[in-house]
Amino acid sequence: MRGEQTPRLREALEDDIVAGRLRPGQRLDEVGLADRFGVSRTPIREALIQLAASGLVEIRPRRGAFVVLLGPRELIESFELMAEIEASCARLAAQRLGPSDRATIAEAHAACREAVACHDEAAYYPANARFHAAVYAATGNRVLAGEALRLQRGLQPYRRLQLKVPRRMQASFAEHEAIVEALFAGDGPAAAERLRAHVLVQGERFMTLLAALQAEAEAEPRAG
Amino acid sequence: MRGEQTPRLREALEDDIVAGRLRPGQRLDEVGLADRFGVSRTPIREALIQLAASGLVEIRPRRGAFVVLLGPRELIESFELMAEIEASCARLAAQRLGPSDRATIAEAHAACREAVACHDEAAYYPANARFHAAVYAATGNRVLAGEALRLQRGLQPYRRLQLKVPRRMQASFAEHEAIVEALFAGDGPAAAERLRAHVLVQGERFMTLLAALQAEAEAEPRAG
DNA sequence: GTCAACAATCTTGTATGCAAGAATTTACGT
DNA sequence: ACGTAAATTCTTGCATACAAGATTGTTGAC
Repeated sequence: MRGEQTPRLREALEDDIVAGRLRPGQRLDEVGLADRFGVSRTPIREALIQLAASGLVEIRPRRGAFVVLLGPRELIESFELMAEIEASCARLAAQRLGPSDRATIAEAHAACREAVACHDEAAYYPANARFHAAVYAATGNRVLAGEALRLQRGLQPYRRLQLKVPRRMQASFAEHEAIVEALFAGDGPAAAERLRAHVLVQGERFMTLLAALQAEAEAEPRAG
Repeated sequence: MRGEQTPRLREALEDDIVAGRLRPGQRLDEVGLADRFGVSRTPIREALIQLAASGLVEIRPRRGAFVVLLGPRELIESFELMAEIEASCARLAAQRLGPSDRATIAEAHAACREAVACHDEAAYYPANARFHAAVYAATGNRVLAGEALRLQRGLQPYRRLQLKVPRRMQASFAEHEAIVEALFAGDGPAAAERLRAHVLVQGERFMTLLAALQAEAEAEPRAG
């Protein structure tokens, strides 16, 4: 039971943030978390520092830790970065794709198809993440794949909102299909361009949704 | 004097690692560092955690912290990631380049030219870093630029060896010239391809050097 | 002489204590 | 009644304390 607190806490907090149980902007009180997890402040602090480094938490000196709340500009920029990284992954994956990578991608893609057929957005969400992760892994570059995964996790709290956009799931799957086609044909440039567009359009649709939500919030303001 | 220890320590250790005063693979003893900096272990630990997150340090549970020593495979993969990120920066920068970005890039490029003219490798090193950073900034995407800077810092301990490759400085500057030309012409794809090649060739030449050094070390082994 | 097991030591991981800055509340003046 | 300032309270940042795993050295047996 010794020497395993900090990683456990980091994972627990990470799950809470990514799953939306801890909302962007929310303050993370050290003693509160320490009480809740039954540990002292020390491993909590260390977990928060790690989360801050991975971009999920922001630590303001002497003010405390907060779940990162990306502003509109940072969100656009983050999606653009994600689009560039994923485009690179697609290009390299198309060149290097091995049989087992093919299988993993095909499997994740099938899971997405299944979720679309069932109109099951709750299932599409993780299947989609797996599909993208399979493309990262297919680059054969673990450093690149790790970076892509880290960025994906950082954006997850925001992506979840975006699935509420009508018919987004179907559109997303259709884009996946085109991406898989280019990947399996070994067409790096096409795969890169399609994946870049896929991520960018996610960002754009998300921003549209965000703008609508903000307009709504300003029209009907209430204390939080 | 309060609330400033951890950032100070992080920067000091980061400088030591990047400048090569702390060698890759070296162990970082918490009490030793605490004594050296005149603080307790707590801020040292927090600084080490941050450095581990930024990729400069590796913390092995219950074993201690070590300056990261990238293996050949990880080095190749890291340079490939860097090449992809920089290529994206170049393409976006060529599209969005503002007058002040132009000036900053031209200035850094001139500093590189000066260093080449003087055969001053010690001056070329930071000027080169500034040149690349100027390209990142010219994307107008701060998230992307920040990521590129972080990766650049992580590879710096390894790059420094590489400048020992004969005539590398002149070759590097010639490549910069072609990159600037494409950037200032607004030719995104050309700028991206040239910068990608520029970084990849750095990685390849570095790997060649590394292989030579390792062969040397194995031929003439001695205790460390 | 070498290898293995045990003991002493060292180092990390976590808990706790304390001081200084931030936030909040209260009291006072206008 | 409202704004400002002082005081109280709360929270973080760092120091110190302690326990458990890792490392190292020693001793014993084969």
